Amino acid sequence: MRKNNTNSANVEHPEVTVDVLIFTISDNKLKIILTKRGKDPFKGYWALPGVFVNMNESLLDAASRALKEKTGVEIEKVYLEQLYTFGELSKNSKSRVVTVAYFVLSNNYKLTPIKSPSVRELNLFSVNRLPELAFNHKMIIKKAVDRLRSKIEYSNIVLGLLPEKFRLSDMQKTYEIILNAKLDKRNFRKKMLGLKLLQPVGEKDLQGAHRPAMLYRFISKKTILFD
Amino acid sequence: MRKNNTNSANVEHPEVTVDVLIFTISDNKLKIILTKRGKDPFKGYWALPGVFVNMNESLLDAASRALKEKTGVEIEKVYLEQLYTFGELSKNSKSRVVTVAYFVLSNNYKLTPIKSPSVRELNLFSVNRLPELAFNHKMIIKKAVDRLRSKIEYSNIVLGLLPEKFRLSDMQKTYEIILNAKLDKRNFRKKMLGLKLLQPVGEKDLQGAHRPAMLYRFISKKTILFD
DNA sequence: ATAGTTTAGTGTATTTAATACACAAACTAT
DNA sequence: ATAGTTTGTGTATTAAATACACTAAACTAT
Repeated sequence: MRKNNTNSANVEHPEVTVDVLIFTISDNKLKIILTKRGKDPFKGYWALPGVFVNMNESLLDAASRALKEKTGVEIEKVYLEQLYTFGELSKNSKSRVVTVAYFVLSNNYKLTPIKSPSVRELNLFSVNRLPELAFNHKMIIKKAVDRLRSKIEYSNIVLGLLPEKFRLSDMQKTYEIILNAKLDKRNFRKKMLGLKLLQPVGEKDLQGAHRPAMLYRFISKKTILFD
Repeated sequence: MRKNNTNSANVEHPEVTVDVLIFTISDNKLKIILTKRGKDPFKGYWALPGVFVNMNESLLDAASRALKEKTGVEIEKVYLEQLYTFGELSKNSKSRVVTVAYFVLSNNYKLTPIKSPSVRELNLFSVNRLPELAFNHKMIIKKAVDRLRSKIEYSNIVLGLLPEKFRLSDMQKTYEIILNAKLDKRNFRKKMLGLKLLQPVGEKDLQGAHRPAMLYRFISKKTILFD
């Protein structure tokens, strides 16, 4: 965003990449999409999907492109937030790269068509059982999970992980998975309904051999911070 | 932090800069250091001090260098936190720059020797009365002030703005300036002392024609988040 | 149809935290 | 000694968070 002294156009400078951390809930776990690297450094290791930022695209464009090219997910359909920018000198390669990390929340069914020709190998991993990772990606994921864990407490971003219509018990379960804690049903419902962010869809969920549940949706999908 | 397909070493890519937002309290106002630009684009406008990131330095190194070169402030003496990374395509210049913004909290007396040969013009501005600014710097400052305002509520970062020893009324005043609100003295003191982050220095401040105040210091300068 | 199983849905009492509020104490300047 | 100024302190009220247990509604197996 600025132009300054001390740098003429052809001095060498760092390259910029964007990595995306795509979170979803699946199998009652918080999971993240990783790709297997095809070349050195860290050939064969799992890593966050990422792309180099081109001259003619914004960081957000690049994040969107990474998402689309790697998973087929459209950016309008998910929650996307800039996490942090990493620019340490790398010990493992001569290349000098500044990486802007974005994290994405998507519900699992939007994510399922993960097949794309441009990608070699792609998998969902529980954030609690990660394989050995390339670069500093383990640390990046930890940072993202921490952010998610704290932000879910004072915002409505959980909606990124839920389907359009959901039961309050689905929502509670999502909180419990992310916070890694059991929550009290009555207090949870009182709190969530008290925020006035949800409205009943007017349908019941008739699945399972038990009393059917009301379905709810978020009144607005705009990100809201409370407290 | 990563190396990937689709980019060979000599494809053109964006440059990276670091801008620093140096905040201090002076004259009972929250102020920020700006420099006057000497060349286009935005020649003559006020802007955040910044530097290009070199191949052989980390982002933090670059932020530290920007601080030192522009203000003589050493990084160990201040609170420094990454704010956000801006990478929109610029409307005002052909250059393509990704800017990582850091914000710094310093107490005013550490900041006073602002003279440095490498800098043309440097000034402190109240964040409420900013001049016309270059690039998107007005928006960046707003974002930083928002962050400061919210973070001061759940962390001890206010210590960056205070001297080593201070009166509780100094601390309260700092909160009031940043939050732009009057606070209740008894409740403020109860809260702050209840956090157990402060200890009395054991000296009194004998200034002014009134009862002298106890001086306090932070037990630890490590950043602490509460709530 | 009845009993058994499972999840949905609901209210109150208790504890903790946030707020509102006023006066005496200690110093200086005159 | 008096006036002026800032420091330092406690309690009552309100709001928010927590702890906790039973009935309702569906399905299944008999």
